[in-house]
This record gives sequence, C-alpha cells and structure tokens, in this order.
Amino acid sequence: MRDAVPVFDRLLEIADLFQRDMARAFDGTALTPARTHLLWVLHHGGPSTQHALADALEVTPRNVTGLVDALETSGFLTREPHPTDRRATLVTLTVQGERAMTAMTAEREQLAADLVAGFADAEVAALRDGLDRVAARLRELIAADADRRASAERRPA
Amino acid sequence: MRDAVPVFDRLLEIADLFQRDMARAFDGTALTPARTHLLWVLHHGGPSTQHALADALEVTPRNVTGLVDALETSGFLTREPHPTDRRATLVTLTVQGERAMTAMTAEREQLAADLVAGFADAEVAALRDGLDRVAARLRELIAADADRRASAERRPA
DNA sequence: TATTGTTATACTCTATAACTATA
DNA sequence: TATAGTTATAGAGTATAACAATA
Repeated sequence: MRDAVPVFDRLLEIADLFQRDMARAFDGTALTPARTHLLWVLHHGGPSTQHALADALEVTPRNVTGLVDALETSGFLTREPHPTDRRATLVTLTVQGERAMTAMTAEREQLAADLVAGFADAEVAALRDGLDRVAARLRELIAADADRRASAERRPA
Repeated sequence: MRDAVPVFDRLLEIADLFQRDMARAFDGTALTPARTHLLWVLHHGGPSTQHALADALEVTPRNVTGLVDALETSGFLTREPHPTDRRATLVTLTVQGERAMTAMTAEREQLAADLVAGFADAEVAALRDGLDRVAARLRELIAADADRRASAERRPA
C-alpha cells in the first residue's frame, strides 16, 4: 500500500485542477459552475420544474430560483407556465442554451481525449477500471459515514 | 480511445465526491474547506505573513484577512507582530490548530488506504502511474490555455 | 515609491424560515 | 393539508478599489 497516499494526492490535485480550469473557462461568459450545472441537467433531462431541478442538483428550491433568474436574464433559458399545474414553472433551454451545451459536450470530449493522449488502449482501459473501483469504494465509504452520522444523531435526541 | 470519456467522467465524479465528503466532514466544527486549506498551508510551511498565505492559496490578501479573522476567533491560530517588519503580521497555528492538522493527516492516510483496499500492490502502482500522467497532461493543457488567453489579451489592446 | 494589511463594496453560492398561490 | 415557488435574511468565499502605516 506504499502508493495509496500518492494516488489519493493525485486525485485531489486533479480535482483541484479541474475546478480551476472550469472556473477559468467561464471568464467572459455569463456562466458559472453552478449555472452551467443547471443547464447541463436541463440539456439531458429536458424541460423541468424548478422543484425537479432542485432535486437533481441536490440544492434548495430557493437556490434554484436564483440560478434560474440569472440564466433567464442572460438568455440561456425561459420560464413557461406548466400546462397542467398552475403552481409550477417549466424551465426550458433557449436556442442559445442548447448551443452552449452542445459546444460544452464537444469540448468535454476533446479534453477527455487529450488527457489520455499517448496512452495505449489497454492502459486507458486499466485506468478506467481502477477509477471505477476507487469511485465505487468512495461512494461506499461516504454512504457508511452518512449512516454513522444519522444514527449518532438519533441517539442523543 | 473508446474509454477516454468514461475516464474523464469518473475523474469528475471522484472530484465531486471528494468535495461533498469534505464539506460534510466540517459539519459541527468551525472549519470550512477554505479555512482548512489555510491551516494546512500553515501546518506545512510554518508561521507566515498574510501576504505569503495569499500567494500560497492563490487568493487575494483581502480574502486572507477574512479567513484569518475567522480562524483567530475560533482559536486555530494567532496573529503576532512580525519581528522585523512592522507592516506585517505573523500568523501562527495554536496548539488547537496543530492538533486539528495532525488529526487531519491521520484521517487522510486512513482514507487513502481505504480507497485502494482490495487492490493488489501492482494495481495500485499502475493506478498511480496513470494518474501521474493524466495530472501532468492536465497541467500542460491548462498552462497552454493560459498562454493562449494571455496572448489573446495582448492582441486587442 | 512599493508593500502589508485593512475598510468599503459587490457578486456568487448556499441555507432556513415565512408567505402566497395552488393542488 | 401538502406542494411550487417566492420574498426576506444570513453566512461563506471570492474580487476590486481606496487607504493607512511602514519600508
């Protein structure tokens, strides 16, 4: 297990680099990470209510109001009345919003290819396998931790 | 290159999981990611001026003022006059701050070991190698991108 | 003149709580 | 009574600009 900590450190470094890279990519546009995430969900899930978006983004409905406000103002999406539920709003990507997400998909694929340029196919497959296992393990650990916290909360009450 | 996008997606997912895990770990403490990062830099670099911290964190001096304010209030560090430069402040970890960083180091090593539990040594080494190469590539791409932007800025001026 | 840290101001992301309009 | 979205309020993280004290 001599290499466990270096693997961990590299993963943290890559996470940090991704974050910085994305933040930089938004410079000069009206987009930010949170707003882009919302557009991405909309692009893949189609027109949605704000409540559905809040669930998908794991964020409060109030938060979605703010994000949708900003994206509506900058022309990436529109709010339309829900056809059957007059309480609800249907959020829909505009042409500009769709174009932005299409461009982002292309950039994403380009970056993915660039990251493993120079790898043999078998090396990429091995890396994929290793990452799949690490991600699964991490999900498990987080779930176990959440359980532990939940029962610790139930105890003192 | 069939696996390039899945590798990319896994890396993004792991980055996201790390972020959520850390945010959760701070619940109930006075610590947050940004404040913890500052303590970590202090733990590894020893007593520093706020300016040095701003450089290390790649953040504005004004931002450091706020982080140090909060950490001073919660007892993780102290501000002391710089021995030779009366403009500057020396920020130093308290015993509580050192203890928090020691605990964090142990948790980090535990998590790193857990992530690759069940991997053969050679598999961990291969994963480490793959991640090293991906991280190096990502750093290159970001640097190239920064260069491109810098010259694009010089042009229209 | 340049540097260190601060006050002033502002924007983004996030949260909770209270409220309105509808189901 | 419950749900969808909003207003009100607050705190964290970040930034720029102007300014004081010191180098």
